[in-house]
Amino acid sequence: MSITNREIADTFETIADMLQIKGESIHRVMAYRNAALAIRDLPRDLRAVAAEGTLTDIPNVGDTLAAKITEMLDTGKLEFYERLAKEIPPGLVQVMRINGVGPKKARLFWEKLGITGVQALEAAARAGQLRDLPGMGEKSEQKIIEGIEALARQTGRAPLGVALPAAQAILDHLMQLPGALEGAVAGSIRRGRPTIGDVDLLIASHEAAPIMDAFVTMEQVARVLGHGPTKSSVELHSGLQVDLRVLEPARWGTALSYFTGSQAHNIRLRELALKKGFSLNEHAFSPVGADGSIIEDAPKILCATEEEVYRTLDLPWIAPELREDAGEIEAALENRLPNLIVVADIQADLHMHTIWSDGTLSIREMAEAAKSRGRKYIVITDHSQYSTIANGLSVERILRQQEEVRRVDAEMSPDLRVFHGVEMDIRSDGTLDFPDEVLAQLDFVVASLHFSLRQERSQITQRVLNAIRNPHVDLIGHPRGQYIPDREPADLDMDAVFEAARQHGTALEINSNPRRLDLEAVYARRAVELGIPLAIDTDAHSAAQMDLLYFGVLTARRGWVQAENVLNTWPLERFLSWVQSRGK
DNA sequence: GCCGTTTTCGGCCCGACTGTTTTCAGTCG
Repeated sequence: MSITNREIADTFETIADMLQIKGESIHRVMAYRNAALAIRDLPRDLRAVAAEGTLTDIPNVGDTLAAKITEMLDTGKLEFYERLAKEIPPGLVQVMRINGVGPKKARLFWEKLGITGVQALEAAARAGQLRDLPGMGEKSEQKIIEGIEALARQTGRAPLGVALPAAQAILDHLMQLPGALEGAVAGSIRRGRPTIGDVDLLIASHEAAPIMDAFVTMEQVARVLGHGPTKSSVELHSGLQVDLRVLEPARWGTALSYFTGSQAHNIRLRELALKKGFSLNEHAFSPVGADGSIIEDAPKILCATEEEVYRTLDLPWIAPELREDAGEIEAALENRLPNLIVVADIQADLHMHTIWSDGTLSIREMAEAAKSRGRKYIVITDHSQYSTIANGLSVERILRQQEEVRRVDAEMSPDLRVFHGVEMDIRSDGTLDFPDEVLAQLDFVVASLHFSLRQERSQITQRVLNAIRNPHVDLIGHPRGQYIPDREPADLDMDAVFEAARQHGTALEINSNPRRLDLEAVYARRAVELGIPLAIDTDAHSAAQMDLLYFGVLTARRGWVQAENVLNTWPLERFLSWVQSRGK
C-alpha cells in the first residue's frame, strides 16, 4: 500500500522530536510540527496534491518540506530522516512520550547513561541511577517511573461522546461549591473534536484554593498530577486526565479564550495582539513598549467575555468549533465567517432504524420520539438483507414494511411526515443489495458500507462510486466507515468520491453518532466547497439516540457548514422536490 | 523551516507548576 498522509505527518512529527533532542532551533522544530498538523487535517491525498504541483499551497509547507513529501511519495522513504536516525536514536522519541520527560532530559539520559529507549530508562530509574544526574533528584527519578507506568496504561484519546458527559459531570459537581461563579468545559471538547486527549475545565471565582482542593480530592481521582494555587491536573480512575484552571470573573473572556484553544489559534490571536501593541495572555491584554517588553505601570485591558477579547483585536467573535487556525482568522478579518448551522435548523432525520432490523422501537414509537423532538419529517431506513447480523430486510419484508410506514404516516399527519427508505448495503463485491425495481418503490435511499472495509483503495472506492452513480441512491451513509476509536476509516479515494457525488448530485452524510462523526469536519468542509449537499442524521436505533444530533451538528460546524448546505434543514416541500428532481 | 501591510531577511506566543536550585531550567498545554 502506498504511503499515507498520516505516515508522512508522523515522519515530520518524529523528525521534529529528533531535531529538538539534537538541540536545533525551536523554530525549525515547530516548522516540522506545524506542517505535520496541516497534513493531518488535509482533506485530500498528498499524492493528488503533489501531482497538481500545489504542495506549497498547504499552510506551513514550503519548498523544502514539499520536496521531502515528494521524496516520500516517490520512494516510500526519506533520506533526511534516515540520516537523522543514525545520529539520534529513534527510541529517544518514545522516551520523550513519558510525561515529564522532554528533549533535554532525553538527551541527558542518552549522553550520560547511553539510554536509547523506554525499557533501558525504566531499568536505570529503578536501579537509582538517574538521581545523581545534573538537575535530577530522587523525586524526579520516581516521577519518571510513574510516568513510564502511566504510559503503559495509556488508552489513547477518549471519544468525544465519552469525554463530554464525564467533563460536564465534574464541572456540575464543582459548580455547587459556594465560590464557583461561572464554569465551562473548554479545550478540545468545546471545539468539538471527535477525540479528546485531556479534559480542560475552567471556573471563575474570587477564591481559587477551596475549588482546587475540592477538585483534587474528588472520589473519582486516581492520582494528582499537579496541584498549584490556580491550576491542577488529575488522572481519573477511568484513565481520563482532567485539568482545572480557576481565574477571577473579570478575566473570564481572556481565560476562556486561552483555555479553549486551539494552541495554533491562540498563537495567531497573540500575534495579532502584538501588532496592536499588546501582549495577550489568559489574564489580560498588556501594553508593550517598542522593545517588546510589557509596560508595567500601563493599564491592562481585562475582558469578562470572549466577545471583548475578539473586539479588542478588531475581530468578530469566532465560534469555538472554527478555532483551529484553518483560515478562520483570515475569514474574521475579512468579515466572511460562515453563519454556522445550529441544532434548531434541523427539520428532519433521514436515517434511523426500528425493530424491523436492529432498532429497539417500532416505526410508530420512533415517529413519536421524532415528533416530540420537533422533527417535521423522518425517513425510516432499516438495514437491507446483506446485513444478516442486523436482521436486514429481504425484498419481501421491505415491501411489507412499507404498508406499516404508510399507515404510521397517515396517523402522524399533519404533525410529522414519515417516509419509507432503506439503509442499503453496498456489498463487498461492489453490487448494491436491492435491484433498481425495489429501490424505485422507496421514498429515499441511503447506501452504506458495513463490510469488507479494509479492501484496497481502488476496490473500496469503486464500491462507493457504484452507489453514488445509481440514480436511486440519494445519500451515502457514514461514508468513510470509521468507528472511533477502534476502527480507522476505509482507504477511500475521497477526491474521486467527491467528484462523483458532485456530478450525480448525491448527498453525503454527517453521521451524528459520536462513535462515527463521519464525514469528519475537514471532509464536510470540502463537500461544502464543492457544492455537494450534506445530511446530518442520527442513525438512531432508539429514542435516546435521537439526541445525539448535537454531535453531528458540532461536527458540521467544525466543517464550516451552514444550514443551507444541509438537506434536512430544508422545509418539506423543498426536500421533496430535491428527491423528485433525482428521478423518483 | 516558514513567512511577508516588517516581503527574500529576520523575526517566529505565553504563563503555571515542579523540582532542583538559591534564581531558574525544563516541561506542559
